[in-house]
Amino acid sequence: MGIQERKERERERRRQQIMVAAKRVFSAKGFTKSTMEDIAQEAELSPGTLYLYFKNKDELYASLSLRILRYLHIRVEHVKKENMLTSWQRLDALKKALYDVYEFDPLILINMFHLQSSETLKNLSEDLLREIQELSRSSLGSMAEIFEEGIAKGDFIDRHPMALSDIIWSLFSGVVLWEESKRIINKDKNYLKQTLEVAFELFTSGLRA
Amino acid sequence: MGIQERKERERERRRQQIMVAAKRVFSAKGFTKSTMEDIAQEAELSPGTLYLYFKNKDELYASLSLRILRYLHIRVEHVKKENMLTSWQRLDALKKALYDVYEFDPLILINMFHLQSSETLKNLSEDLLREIQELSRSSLGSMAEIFEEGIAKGDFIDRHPMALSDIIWSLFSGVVLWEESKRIINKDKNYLKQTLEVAFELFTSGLRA
Amino acid sequence: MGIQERKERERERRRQQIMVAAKRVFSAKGFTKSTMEDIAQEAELSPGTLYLYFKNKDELYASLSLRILRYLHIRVEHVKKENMLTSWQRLDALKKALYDVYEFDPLILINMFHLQSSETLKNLSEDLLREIQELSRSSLGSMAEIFEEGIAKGDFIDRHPMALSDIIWSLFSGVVLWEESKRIINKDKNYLKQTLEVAFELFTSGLRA
Amino acid sequence: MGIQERKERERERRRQQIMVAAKRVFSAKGFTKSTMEDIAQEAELSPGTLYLYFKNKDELYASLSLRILRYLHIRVEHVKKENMLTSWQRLDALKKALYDVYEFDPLILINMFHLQSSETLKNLSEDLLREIQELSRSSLGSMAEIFEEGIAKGDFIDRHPMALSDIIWSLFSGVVLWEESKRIINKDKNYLKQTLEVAFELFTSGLRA
DNA sequence: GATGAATGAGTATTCATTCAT
DNA sequence: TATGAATGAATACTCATTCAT
Repeated sequence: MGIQERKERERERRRQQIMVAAKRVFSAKGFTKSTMEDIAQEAELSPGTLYLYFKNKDELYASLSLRILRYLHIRVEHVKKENMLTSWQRLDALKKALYDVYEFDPLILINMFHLQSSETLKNLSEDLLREIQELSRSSLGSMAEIFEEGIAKGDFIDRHPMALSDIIWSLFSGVVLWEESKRIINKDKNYLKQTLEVAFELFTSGLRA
Repeated sequence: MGIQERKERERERRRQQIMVAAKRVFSAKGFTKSTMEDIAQEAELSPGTLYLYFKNKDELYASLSLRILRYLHIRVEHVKKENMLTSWQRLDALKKALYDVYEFDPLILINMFHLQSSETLKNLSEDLLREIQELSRSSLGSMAEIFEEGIAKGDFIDRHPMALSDIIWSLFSGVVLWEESKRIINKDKNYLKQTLEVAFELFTSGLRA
Repeated sequence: MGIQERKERERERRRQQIMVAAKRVFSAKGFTKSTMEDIAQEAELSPGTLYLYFKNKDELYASLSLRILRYLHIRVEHVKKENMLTSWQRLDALKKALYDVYEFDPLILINMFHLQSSETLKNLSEDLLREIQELSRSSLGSMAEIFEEGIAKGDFIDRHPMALSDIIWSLFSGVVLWEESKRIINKDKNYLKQTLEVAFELFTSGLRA
Repeated sequence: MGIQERKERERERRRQQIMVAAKRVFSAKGFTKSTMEDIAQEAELSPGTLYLYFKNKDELYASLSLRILRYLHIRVEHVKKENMLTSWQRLDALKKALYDVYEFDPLILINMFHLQSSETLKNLSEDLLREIQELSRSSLGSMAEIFEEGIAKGDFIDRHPMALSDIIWSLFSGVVLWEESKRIINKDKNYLKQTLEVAFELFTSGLRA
């Protein structure tokens, strides 16, 4: 391992250290109430150091979303490549993948919608923004392909495949957001798993040819 | 009409005037970027006056969510009371109601998820918080009843009726959020109506007994 | 006096109050070392209030230069209009005017050269910048006219009149800057008056036709 | 050459390398906007290294002024020693020397007035401050001697020789500062050379016995 | 000597909220 | 009631300087 590479690795470790702290703080307080000072303290670093690794608060925040998008991408790609499975098995695998994405980082998924604010987007670097767009585009695309192939094989009803991938993603996001929201506002128990189960069941039964 | 009542009416008119202005400003800039000064200007009032009608910024914001929740409540109650319709016709009416809620205030629906932040909730008065909780609980309850009756009549498959109302609401919210998000991030066209159509179709076909 | 006018007057009084404090602080510590907090304290106001009257630190600073430029302008215009005087008497009056400008605000003259920084200029509002440019252009122009008339009457040697006004101004500024600088660095006594006297004498004797 | 001396030489080379970089950066951005990081990058060194050669930013900055003061000193001393020249020829030589000083480092001359700030002076080491004071005192002294000898020979009118050297230096500085300032604020062309010419002509003609 | 990662004190600016009129 | 001037706490970000390697 060259000295260059060792340094790069060290740098990446620091980035992770900061992101882990940021995730904790953002999850606990939300974006606005979290200060860079808070995050620095959680990471046991000084505020200035954060800026050696992230351009600004928005970019640090967005990097967290990037993480989960990367995970989503990997999982979805993997499902897409499983040629040996039947269409229904793949749909099942997709469902499982989405659930794992949620478990990977339950709160960040909620926060990802912050990213929408055009004010926030302005503060992101070209590269970061492009990667975010690319990953979400690509993941959705792969989901769409899973449906397309199912339709081509005559396993699924054709209901405009592009929309199907959007719907499964929004169904998933919507249920997660809604259950979290109930949990916070009403202090209800969290029925997420159960609700997701029914939701997916409904969704898939509607596809049956 | 007594003098007391006239005053009360006048007061309510002012509240509405402020809320209309607030909605415009929040919709244009989002919660954080909107200042009380902005809203006062839009309402052609002074900043101080806003505080005669709303305890603080969070409460003014939450009042807007209350407005749409009230509208949702009225519409859903109305659907519930339509005893003459078949289960499928009522489901259709519910779908239409939800779409109207979206049109009533497209952006506020998105913003309603702000309310989740426990930091925000702390700043709300008891009464306001209770009404918000009551309205959402009640609206969901009514939706659930629609499904229950459909199941009782043997028109719908039983898939745990409480979850069904949650699912239709999260499906709806999820699609709206997701389409808005695509529109902002990727500058795509807005396929909301089309996607919603397919989503509801999938959802309902999964219910067919 | 209308209510509008009274308010305007009150506002102007506040601006002056802040400028007086700012002058004291900037003079004592220089631009960079002076904080808005310092100035607010000196003015017995809160930091936020400063921003109700001045867009930012640079603009507050520049406003001080504006003050002396206005005074310079008034004095020079007055000299220009004195038709009854001989060319030499007017030159004398000009010399006295410049000295009074110095006494009006000895330290700000030094600071005025800060204004040059293009970084500073970027932060100034259009109007302020224009007025500064206009006043300095106009004052120089009037000085030039004084020389032109002296040359036309055959009282002064023609040495390119535009440059003459520049020279008298730079001679004056240079002497002031240099004497202040000696005073600070060497803790010398201040020979300003004496040096200015000889400088003007040299300058004028070189003009004798 | 001993090993000690070689090291000393090497050390001096590094100092020069840093100063050249610093001059470039300060000239382009001004003192405040220039960062030690900028200068380090320009010098192709690390920030830490700068501190091995200069106590702090202020001292690095002051060292640049020292450089031009040394050059001024050499040039003026040389003029003083030219015994073969007439008083008027020496005055001419002095004029040329000053112009060369300007060309040696046009922008630093302007910045030299930063040095006045007593806050800056506090950060300088004893030695540096003393050398700066010594050089300026001595250069001015030599200029004064040139005038004294001219007066003694009956070539110049006696107008207090100490002040004469101050005046020629402030005339020069004032013109340079003023022309630069016009150039930046009004985006005028730069008439420096022409204005300097008239200024010196006026100055010297006032000396004619 | 040289490095450059880390520091953390320092500050301009914003804006929700108050309160004297 | 309504006003809007004044408040002052809060915070992202910078950068001169240090020090372990």
